[in-house]
Amino acid sequence: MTGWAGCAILVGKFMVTVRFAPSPTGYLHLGSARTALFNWLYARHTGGRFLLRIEDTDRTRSDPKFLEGILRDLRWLGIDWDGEPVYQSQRFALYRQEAEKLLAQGKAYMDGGAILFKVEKGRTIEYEDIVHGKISVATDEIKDQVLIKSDGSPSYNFACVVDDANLAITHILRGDDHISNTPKQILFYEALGLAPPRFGHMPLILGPDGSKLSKRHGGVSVEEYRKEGFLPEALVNHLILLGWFPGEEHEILAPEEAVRLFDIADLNAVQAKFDIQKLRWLNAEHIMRKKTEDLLPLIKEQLSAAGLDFAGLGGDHLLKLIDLYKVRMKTLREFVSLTECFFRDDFNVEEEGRKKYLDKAESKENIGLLADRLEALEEFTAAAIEEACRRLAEEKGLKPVSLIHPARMAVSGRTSGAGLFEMMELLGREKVLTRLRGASR
RNA sequence: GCCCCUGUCGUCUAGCCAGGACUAGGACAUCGCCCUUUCAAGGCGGCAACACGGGUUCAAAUCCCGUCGGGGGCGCCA
Repeated sequence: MTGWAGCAILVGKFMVTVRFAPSPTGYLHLGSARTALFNWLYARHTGGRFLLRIEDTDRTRSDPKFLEGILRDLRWLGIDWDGEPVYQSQRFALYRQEAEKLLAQGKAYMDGGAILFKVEKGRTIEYEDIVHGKISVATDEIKDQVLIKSDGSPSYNFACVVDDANLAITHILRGDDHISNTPKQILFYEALGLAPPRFGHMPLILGPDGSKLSKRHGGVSVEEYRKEGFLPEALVNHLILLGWFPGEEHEILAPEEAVRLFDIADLNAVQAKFDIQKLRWLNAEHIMRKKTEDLLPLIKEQLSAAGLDFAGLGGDHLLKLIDLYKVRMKTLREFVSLTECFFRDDFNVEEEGRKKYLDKAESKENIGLLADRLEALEEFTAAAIEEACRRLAEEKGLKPVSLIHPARMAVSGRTSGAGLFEMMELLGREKVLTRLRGASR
């Protein structure tokens, strides 16, 4: 044992130590993200440690590129880890050493160059699962287990046990898909003379149709949701709600609140379906709650990704625009289509709205009259525009809406959106007049 | 096939462990109303569930058994 690991064991006696152990063979999946999240919440809630272990024993499938992506996505989610990650690929000697101990004790045997663990039949392995309660399995169901493969690399279950013990892990929270690995691992702890940690198996996330969450259900990687314009706090919030209930007053949670309220004992035992609708709602709620200046860089990313030029707009201008639309978007990406008319003159025009509000001669005439009034305005502010608009309506004996609706169409190409007068102020007199005049002809 | 986990509104769930206060509560979605220049946001209201069948009990969503359904596992993958 190294000095560091010895120290870890000491600390482990007093402190919760959990880990997330991704395998760098792909992107960070929503299910893995949730596993990482709950481990992290537990560590932060208890003041314990959250470690990262990279399970890169399969050298042909592992790729540093995947690892980079996983670490980036974890950081994006706000999940930070303690110390440096541990790489299993660098610890083969340790696994072999432990396996040879078992070999020497007659608990394991050689077979075709591999070291196999002998499973004693006729026993029942029982343990108290944190989320499921008592789970028991007959050893008759378990065949002899590979410890070290013939190529010298450790098997998943064995490396896992050696490392969890070595890192002094106190609680293992992982997906239900590991339930059947646990009795095997308990057998290893026993054979090595080690006390097993506490285990908790969380139900897997399912797709909307109840089958395994997969690509055909849409996004399954954290990265896709990031690009789509979801806030990390919203994704975290939804992942949390899929398996843990913070209480009716606490459905919309900031990560700090989640850390404060989280209790491992409340983890749900039932598999949940991923609900994109609820995620979208949560995202909208988190966007509304976020300070506009904090939204600014994120919105800029979306605009750049859409190839829109916002350099001409003053920073203040963009802030006002975000203010106008932050209660209207479900994702950051939606901002782009919602505000198209602010960034280009050849914006899309809704066909229905055109027929209803722009094609009529009366509308054209009214739009023209409104343009005249706005041109004469001293100050081009929302308040002044509104006053002019309402006065014109009154003088003409019209309802204000018969002016407002066509004007909104002329100016934005949409029947929905922010308040017309605020939009006009932000657009500026020149563009507003051009568009109104264009529609009045 | 064998083993393991799991079943409350369409979805996420509260209630279950310690049976009665449950006419089963909340949230998302949906529908309607209010507010309103539209759309959102916000407010108010509607629809909607204890998988099924047996027990135990004065009393079952809650305890027990079975059936059915869903998921996972049974690799020298992780």
